[in-house]
Amino acid sequence: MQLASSGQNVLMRGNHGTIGTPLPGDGTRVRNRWGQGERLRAEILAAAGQLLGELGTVDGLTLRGVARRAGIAPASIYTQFADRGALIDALLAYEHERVADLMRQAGAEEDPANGIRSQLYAFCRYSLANPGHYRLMFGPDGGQRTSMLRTLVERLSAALTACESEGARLRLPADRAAIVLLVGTHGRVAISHAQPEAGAEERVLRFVDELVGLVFDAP
Amino acid sequence: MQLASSGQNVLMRGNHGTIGTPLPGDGTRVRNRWGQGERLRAEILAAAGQLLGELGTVDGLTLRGVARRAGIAPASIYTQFADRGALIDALLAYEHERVADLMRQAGAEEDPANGIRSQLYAFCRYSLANPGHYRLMFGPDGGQRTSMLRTLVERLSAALTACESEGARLRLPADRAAIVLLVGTHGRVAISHAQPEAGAEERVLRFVDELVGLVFDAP
DNA sequence: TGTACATCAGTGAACGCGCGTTCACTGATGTAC
DNA sequence: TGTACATCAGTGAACGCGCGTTCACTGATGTAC
Repeated sequence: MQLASSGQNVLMRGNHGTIGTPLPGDGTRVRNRWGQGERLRAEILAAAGQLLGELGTVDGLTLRGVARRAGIAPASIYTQFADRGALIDALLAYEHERVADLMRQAGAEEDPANGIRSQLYAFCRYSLANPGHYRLMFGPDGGQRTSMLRTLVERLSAALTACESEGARLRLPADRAAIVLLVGTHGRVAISHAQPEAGAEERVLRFVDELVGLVFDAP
Repeated sequence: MQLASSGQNVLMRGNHGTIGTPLPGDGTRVRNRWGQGERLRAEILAAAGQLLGELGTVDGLTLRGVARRAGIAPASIYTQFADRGALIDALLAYEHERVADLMRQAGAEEDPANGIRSQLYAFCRYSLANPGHYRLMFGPDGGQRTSMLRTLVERLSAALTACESEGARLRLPADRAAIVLLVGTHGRVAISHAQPEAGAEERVLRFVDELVGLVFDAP
């Protein structure tokens, strides 16, 4: 696809004339030591992650672009990944792990009621900071094989049940409330991605507060 | 971009070997009459709309594919549109109009309280039936110039205020309630797109019911 | 210690592809006289 | 009525591009003896 003057061109998403321009500071790469060839794998994934963050979409994430960013030859990617699909799958798996960890940490250190808000906050912060990764996971065709969102819903549902057993009252069954919370948050984040806004984080977190307030019975 | 064996290939979204295969029944096209050249414009938009529906994303919607589907030469598109971007903009404008009309119709024929549910239902039905168009409008970079969603929120907010003046009680200010409703619905639809499910419409409408129930004070 | 060889990390150049876009054109349909 | 010409709808072939992928290779680092 050509880099034409069309504002809608697939490849013009970022603000870069050429995709995968080496970052300043990248001089000439030093080849890895004997037996450490798989280090290249991590370097490639890191480069792909950077580019995905800049592009905002997995379309337009090209092997040649990743190679440029990593400072290697396009052919070198094939020493670590079978093809483009395998690289993207690896990226997906890595980010899955990361967001689940962030939410786990956020939810662990508080009492159940605050834990819910904290988990949702963590989810929002990750999503706002990483639109490309977020869409890869939850966007169209992204999570088709891993039911990531289902896992998150189940964990949140358990946390809500814990709240109930501590005396809080919900206006929906715990599992439905969990869906409302996550789906609503997901929608808010998606909108913020679609139409970038000033003070996005603050606004999104406020929305989450309102959502949580709706789900619990008023004091 | 090559049609390779990668499952993640940008161009492999649909179930078509080649994008824009002429639909069965498309024989040889008859050229428009004198003075009716702009008819081609509608044919091109129709073909683009079909393809967008099948592909689910605007990436991969190529001029060559549209030309194939419309049964014309790629160069002919340039008699009606300046470039690919202009074609996509025209598609966007057309669908904007369409979804707004659907919601207007749905909301008009009932009392305010039911009108809200009906508007949201209409929004859901359109969105579920047209994922590609929906994403073009509300997805990343889609509505960057037109604040479509804002318009919808304002209209819904007005309807909610009407409900209040008829005695209904909201648990949030009308404008915030409108946001919760539309954003939540948006999120639910996006998830249904990401992970197609059996009985999607029924589930999504149920979610909308719950959302509406949360926003109004219990009877 | 030296030397022949194996193994490793990574590459340069080429392939065929579909893309957006351009440009000189074709042939049918209208108008002037 | 006929004929020359203008205007219209639409095209065929070519352009240069970036892409994913392949394949024979290079040169550094290790091992065997």
